[in-house]
Amino acid sequence: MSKKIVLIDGHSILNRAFFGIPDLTNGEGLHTNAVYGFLNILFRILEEEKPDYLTVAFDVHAPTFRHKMYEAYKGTRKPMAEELRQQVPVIKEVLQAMGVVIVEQEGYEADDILGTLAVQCEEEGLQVSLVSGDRDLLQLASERIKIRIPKTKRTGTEIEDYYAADVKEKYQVTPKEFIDVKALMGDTADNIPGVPGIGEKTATALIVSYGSIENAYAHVDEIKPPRAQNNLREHYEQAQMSKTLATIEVNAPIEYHLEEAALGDLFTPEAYVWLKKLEFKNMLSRFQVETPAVSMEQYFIEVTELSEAKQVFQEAGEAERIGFSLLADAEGAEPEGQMTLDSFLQNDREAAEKKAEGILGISLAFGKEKIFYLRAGEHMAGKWLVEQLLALLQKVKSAATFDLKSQLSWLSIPRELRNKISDVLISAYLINPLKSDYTYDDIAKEYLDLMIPSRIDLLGKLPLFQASLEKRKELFQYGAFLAAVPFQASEKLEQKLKDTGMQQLFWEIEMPLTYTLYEMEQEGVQVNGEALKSYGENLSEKIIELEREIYQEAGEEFNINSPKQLGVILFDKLKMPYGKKTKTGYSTAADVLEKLAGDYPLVSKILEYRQLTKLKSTYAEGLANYIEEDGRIRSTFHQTITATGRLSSAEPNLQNIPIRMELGRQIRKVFIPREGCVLIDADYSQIELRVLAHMSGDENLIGAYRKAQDIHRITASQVFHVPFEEVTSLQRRNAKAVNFGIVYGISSFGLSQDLSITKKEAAGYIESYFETYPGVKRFLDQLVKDAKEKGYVSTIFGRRRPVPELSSGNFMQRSFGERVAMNAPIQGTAADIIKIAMIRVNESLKDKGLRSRLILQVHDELLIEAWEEEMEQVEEILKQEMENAAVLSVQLEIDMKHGKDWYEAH
DNA sequence: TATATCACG
DNA sequence: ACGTACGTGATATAC
Repeated sequence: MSKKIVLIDGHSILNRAFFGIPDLTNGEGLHTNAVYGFLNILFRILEEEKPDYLTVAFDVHAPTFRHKMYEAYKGTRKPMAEELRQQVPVIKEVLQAMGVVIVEQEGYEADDILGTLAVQCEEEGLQVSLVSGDRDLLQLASERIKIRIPKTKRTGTEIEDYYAADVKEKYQVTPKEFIDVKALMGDTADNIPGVPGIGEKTATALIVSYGSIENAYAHVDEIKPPRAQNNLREHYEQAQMSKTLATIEVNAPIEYHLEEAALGDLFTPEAYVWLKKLEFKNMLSRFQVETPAVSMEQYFIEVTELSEAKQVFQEAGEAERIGFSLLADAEGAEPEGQMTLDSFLQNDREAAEKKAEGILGISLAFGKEKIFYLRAGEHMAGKWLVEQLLALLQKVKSAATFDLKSQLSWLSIPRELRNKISDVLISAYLINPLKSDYTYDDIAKEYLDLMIPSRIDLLGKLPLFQASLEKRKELFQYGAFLAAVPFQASEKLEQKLKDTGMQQLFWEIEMPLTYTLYEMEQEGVQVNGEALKSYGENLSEKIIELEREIYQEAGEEFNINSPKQLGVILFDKLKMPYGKKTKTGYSTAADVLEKLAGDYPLVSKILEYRQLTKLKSTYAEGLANYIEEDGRIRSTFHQTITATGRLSSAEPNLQNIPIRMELGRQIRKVFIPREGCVLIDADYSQIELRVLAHMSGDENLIGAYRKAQDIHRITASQVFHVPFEEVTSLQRRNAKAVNFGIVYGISSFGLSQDLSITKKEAAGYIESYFETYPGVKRFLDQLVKDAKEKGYVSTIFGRRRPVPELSSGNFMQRSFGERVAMNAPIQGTAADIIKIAMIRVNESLKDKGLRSRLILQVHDELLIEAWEEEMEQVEEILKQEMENAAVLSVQLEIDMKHGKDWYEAH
């Protein structure tokens, strides 16, 4: 059996993948779709062919795709899309990491390289598979050279294969003759002039009859359509020149050694790093399970003896900087059995001991070769380890960890130590807030160029406690990484924070906030479980009744919660006019159904049904599942999720408890204060608009805030040129929508949707808004302009949000980028401000010795559980700290209420 | 696991 | 002409 080689036309396949696969980006905002598609095609071909050799050819210069343009772009000479250009070096790096030979030669196109290699390999007796998106290469097909053209279809990639005979069958000419056909018909994309008036049909006919341009010219008198005859006669020289241009060089002087192209294992550690960086998760499964060898683990030392541990702590005490982490079993922290009020108020010593039970170990890193995991056990109590760690933190100059908030349950850090402890999770987030998750292995990869096993690699999905029994060695390594990575990466990260002007943001806002959030999470909020239950039961009754009516009016039973089935009933069976369509069928979204509700009572019932089932499943039942033994619900506040700097709340989300509709709002009555307390709710009044007024410096908008309470009314008055007192409620509503729109990165379309008016009318509103507040217009334009230059936007406090979409060639993506550039500084600054307020409110409560505590944050709103006797003081603190969290050119104002439940308080 | 929908700011 | 408001998280269904 002869050996086999696969040759790949790099740019052409990359280009095909780029246009065939929807845009993808990784967490860093790097476009990856073309690389992804390329690799998929590569893997597929290699699996099919199992070749002995592999080589990829690229053009040296690829500033435009003049040559290998895709049909839609034929002849346009557009510069290569930015998203694609970015990916050219990436695919080369990935291929190199896989050990694939890449051939590029100055002065020769990929075609010529491929032609030359194909012919050479054929002569040496190899089977050649030449993979390209470009039909020009068909001229190279022979009995041993197969041209493979992948086509990306919706059903997957199909590959057309052409040996010489297949070319003949499909195009009626041999591969050699194919050159002549192309030369006659010309190709604008390839700058081949051809012969005027001769297209594909005539060209093929001529070559079928005469075999070549030269022979056709020799019989030029016989040529049938007289027009073609004349044209060929007059443009014979041009035809010959076209033939030269269309012919792929097969004798280019290329330095190439077949042995080097021998196909080895593509799945190298380097390739793994790349694919992980690109976030091609499904491709990672192609790698051997064991993770690539690295050097870091070599230095890991597990310590179980007290005497050794003492030595480690002593040695660590001499270091300036350490990395540390505390590993504990999260379940161990859960209170066991019924928590009574008594046990709740018991002294914390017992609580601390209970907590200490969950501690599995502590890891420390203070040098390249000084990485330790101190395992708690018979010889070493968790409590002792924590004491030692705290004493160590006292001594060192600075310390770094990963995900501090998750450790604070066991490691209570005194205030005076806080200013030297940094969390690399938070710094990595500030540096790039676009990623969906931050893991220690990601941080090692990005900032240390180290490939280390992830938690999943080491422990799978085992809870830590179980891992401590079943996977001791892996747990030890996991722990060690959690100290080693922060130790090694923190300096680099902090330097980066300095370079990007986010040092203050990090140390004065984000790090202190971590402690505040932890305390809030611990407090939780009390919920009246019985009231919640009867709320749910009340909903159930209404739902059953509605369900019955809906089935009756629809004439059959179906799953109302299935948009698919609902679409069939409404739009196929009952022939209602459908509005939008989604990619899977009819849209049954609320805004579509609302347009039908007036004409069809059934639709109103469905809308109501949706509302009720939402309340029942997400809130009544959903929240009930989270009530703990002490009657409280504890949400997690995530500090590293949003792109803008806001917090997010999850498990359960307490930032989206209903309020807009009365029925939903009722659920707030189950959120209650503990005995002896009230809830105090304070929310900023239009904080984002005030931030906009300040940031834009628009005098009219600032003035509007200084003189009027009702900003929407004054906006309406100014925008619609009517006296303040005569503003109609419709005008006010419209002005309010415009105000919101401005903050979201206004578009006339979006506003028209919101107000159910035409795009033209919406555009009119926006125009008069900008006439009224020209400073706002200038400010927003400047934001977009700056963002395009710098690639990111910033808040007043220096928080950055990268906006990679602005460099997109895609109109939709770019427009999105523009809106983001307008919105993020405003939303982000508001987020910064309330974070400052939270820290100060929390500190102030404690400084003043009050027992009242912050329990929730809802973006522009803080909720405090306040002891009745402290109410006045707490209200004073809230007002002071919130309104003075930032000094803007307009006053920050809050609305504040208190009550015996959240319904009353807000 | 992805999609559609809907709750909040 | 392109087809949208910005930022989240939870649920149910369908694949």
